[in-house]
Formats: sequence, structure tokens, C-alpha cells
Amino acid sequence: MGRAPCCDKANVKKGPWSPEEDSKLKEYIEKYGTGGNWIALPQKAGLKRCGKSCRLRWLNYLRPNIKHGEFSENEDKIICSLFASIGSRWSIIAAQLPGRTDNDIKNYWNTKLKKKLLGMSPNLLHHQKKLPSYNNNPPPLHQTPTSQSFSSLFSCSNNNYYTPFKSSFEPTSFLPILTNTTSLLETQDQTLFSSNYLMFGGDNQASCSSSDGSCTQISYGGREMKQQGMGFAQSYISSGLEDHNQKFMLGYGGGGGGDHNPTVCGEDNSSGYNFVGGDHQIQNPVVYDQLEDIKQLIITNGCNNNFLFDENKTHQQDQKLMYYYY
DNA sequence: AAGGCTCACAACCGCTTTTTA
DNA sequence: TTAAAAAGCGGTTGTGAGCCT
Repeated sequence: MGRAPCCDKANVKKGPWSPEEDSKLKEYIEKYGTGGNWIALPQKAGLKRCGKSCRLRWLNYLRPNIKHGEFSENEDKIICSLFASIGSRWSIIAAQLPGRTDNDIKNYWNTKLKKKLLGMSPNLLHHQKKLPSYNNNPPPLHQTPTSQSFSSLFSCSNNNYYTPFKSSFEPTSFLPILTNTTSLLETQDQTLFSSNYLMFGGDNQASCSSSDGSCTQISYGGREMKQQGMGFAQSYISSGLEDHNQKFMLGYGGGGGGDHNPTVCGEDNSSGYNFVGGDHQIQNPVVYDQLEDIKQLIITNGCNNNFLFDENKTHQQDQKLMYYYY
């Protein structure tokens, strides 16, 4: 047996909303709110509409501060970047664009933006709808994509935080690949180290820092980067830029002096490779629930300067995640 | 002027997720 | 704990406006 219909389909009006209906709905909600029950609302408001229809009309059109009209260049970039990394999760994308609705963005993407970009970056349209779930079977390393510069993706803000998704870089997906740095180190795989990835270090594991304080990698630019990894650390303990507010900081790999215990980052003198973040001494399996949390972190905060991190929910010491850009 | 076509966008449909009793 | 209801979400469709022939 199927679900009972939410309303009497035969007696509800469908199709475009009239100005009278709009004002009825608007007035009612402004006066009484939704009461947390859209199904009952139309009757109370004197509308012959389905509750779902009312909800949609309110959310997409009538509620205050809805932006209509042209999308700005900056909005375009944000949409493209987020679409590239998370796919068609319109509500999440909309959350990054104040005043825009998911429906609005979806329509804009389908009618204009997609076409605009088609000629520019075919890969963008080949994104995966959802992140692949590799669980404990990450793809073999030889599948690692080739290097691609991150420099256009990340820009440095005034307060030494990096802000991803600001430029025209269009990664096609986040792909979680490895769960601990040890296996990464053991591979000594030049391809991997010279590729693009995001890595999340554990507590007090600075990523991309150098213990000699040179810290040139955080100021981005001015030096040649042999490697394009990006790392996050909850506190930036080894660079003299400790962040007591526990903001997540993003740094650039390819450090100066090479770092040491417990974080492997910067330039590793023994291997000659550069890498970022993580703890090579501790092997813990990733709790894969965290993948969603990290994804959410990126999605939610990807366009902000400060990477706020809900420690209780999203972070446990010694658990590391790596995302691979390709 | 009329018909056909394309495009943009509002709205709907149905599935999934969350909430509630 | 569970099932039903409600809300959320994304894909799809319907419709009107504008353009072209």
C-alpha cells in the first residue's frame, strides 16, 4: 500500500500562483508563521493549494530577502566550484549564496551556466553526483591522476587563512583515497606526492608548516612549489602562528626546513618529497562517518575565510582523511 | 500575421530523510 | 522501537515570452 496523499488532489489548484494567492500566503505567514505544519497551512490561510505547493512558493519566491535577477560573476564562480566538487546538491550550493534558492540555482545552472562552461571545461560536467564510497578499499595508487596546479584554486586572504573555491579552478571531484599517512609514505610514489590533494591532520598536527618558522608556504607564492598538496590542521603549532581559536587553517605544502614529529609536513629531507599533514606514526582507520562530516565542512565553509570546525562532531585525534582532487 | 521553435523559470512529482507520536 | 507524517530535495515538466522564418 502506498503513502496516503498529502492533500485532496482533486480539490487543489495547480499551476501558476495568482497575485491574490501570493498575498494571502504572504500575509498569513507574516502574521502567524508556518506553525511548523505546511499541510494544514493552506486551509488556515484560505488557499486551495497543496501544502507542498505553498511551501515551495514561499521558499522560492515569497519569503523575504530572496534575490531575483542576474547572477554575478562571483556567484557563477561559487556555483561552478561547488558543482565541480559536490555535484548537483543544490540546497548546499544555495546555502553559500545568500538570497538564492536551490531551485533558482538549479535552473540557472541548467539553462545558462552549464552551457557557458561547456566549451571551457568539459571535465566539469563529468563530475560524480556523489562522492564515491571506497570504504576500506581505496583505489590503487597507480590510478592517481597527474599533477595539476592548485595555485589558481587557493588564494591568500589578509588574515593568513586560505580561501578555496575563489578562483576559476574547476576540480571535478573530491575523492577520498587514503586513510593514513604511513601507507602514503611507504609507497614513496612520486606520482602521488606530486599530485593534488587535501589532507586533514589530527589535533595539534600542523599541516604544511615548517618548524623552522620560515612558513613561506602559508603566505603563498614567492617560491616555487614542487608539490601542490593542501593541508588543514586544527592548530598551527609549529609555525609561530598558533591559532588559539581552533580555526582550521589551510596551508601550502612544499615547506622550507622540513618538519618533524608528530607531523610530517613540509619537505622531507630523507625522501626528497614534499607532503603535508597527517601523522606518520599512528595508524588508525578512518571512521568513515567522518567523510560526510569533512565533506560538509568543505561545503559549508568552503567559501569562508575561517574554517570553523565542530570538534565534537567532526574531529577525533589521530584520524586523518585525505581528499584527492582530480 | 501565424506557426514553430527555443529558452527561462515556476511549479510539480516522487523519492529520501527527518521528525513525531 | 517503529511506523506514519511531514519536510526536504533534486529531477522533470508545463507554460509563457520572445525570436525566427
